[in-house]
Amino acid sequence: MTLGSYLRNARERRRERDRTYSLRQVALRIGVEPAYLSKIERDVVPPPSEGTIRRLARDLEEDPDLLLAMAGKVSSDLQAVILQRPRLFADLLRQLKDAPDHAILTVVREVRDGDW
Amino acid sequence: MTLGSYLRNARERRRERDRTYSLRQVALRIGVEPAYLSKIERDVVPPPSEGTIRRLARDLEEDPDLLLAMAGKVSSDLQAVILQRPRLFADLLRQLKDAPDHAILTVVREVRDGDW
DNA sequence: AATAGTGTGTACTATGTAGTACACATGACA
DNA sequence: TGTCATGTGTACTACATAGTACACACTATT
Repeated sequence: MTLGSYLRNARERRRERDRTYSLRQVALRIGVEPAYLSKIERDVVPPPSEGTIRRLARDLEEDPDLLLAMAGKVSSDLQAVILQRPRLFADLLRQLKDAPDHAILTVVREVRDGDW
Repeated sequence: MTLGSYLRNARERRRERDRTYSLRQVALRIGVEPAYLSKIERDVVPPPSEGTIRRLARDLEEDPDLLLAMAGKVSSDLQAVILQRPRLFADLLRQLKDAPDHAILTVVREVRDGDW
């Protein structure tokens, strides 16, 4: 599923309940031209900027990291985390590349509960 | 330390031992114009592309992830890892943001030796 | 004294990114 | 039946990215 079709779907589902989720109104709220949002939803243009994706995520109450991923982008705050200690996180991520989800989740919980 | 000054330093140190590490010869080997490499080393231009940084890293035997980080870039293969499971890795990285180095290293080793 | 190699300044270019602006056709609805 | 809102096509724009091309001055070499 592409970013565009996902967004269109999410918006139209919300619209059934809330008439203010027309393409034009959403475009107005997130601060882009309706024609542009139309193209985004049909994947006629490349994915918009991180900022625009975030505003869309907020308006549609969707997960920003997921939408960004569909756009082929990694959240800039995550990039910043990696850039602080590039070799360390490079090793970690390459180790975890093929690890199963539950293993990573275990690590997440371990770190959350850990007492360094 | 900036990418440019780091590169210049690395190249000039190598050059003391190996005459082929002149700016022009390195530029020739990595496939860019000497004038451009000159500007890169003096930070006159924004950091080059990931590909060019990788070719530089190979030629100078430097760590690509480190050079990329100095350029403010995250290796595209690491981005790909995150993009496969964005929410999972987003959580993980945000958890590890303020964790001390040794904690992350522990996790790396744990994962390496882990038996899933 | 010529020449070969060194780094650098200036000008230019192609492609990508991130949109705007406006006109248009269609459907809803009062 | 007029008007209002809906989504969309076309054209255009500003800025960033990632360099090339060429001339130049200086240094080292022979």
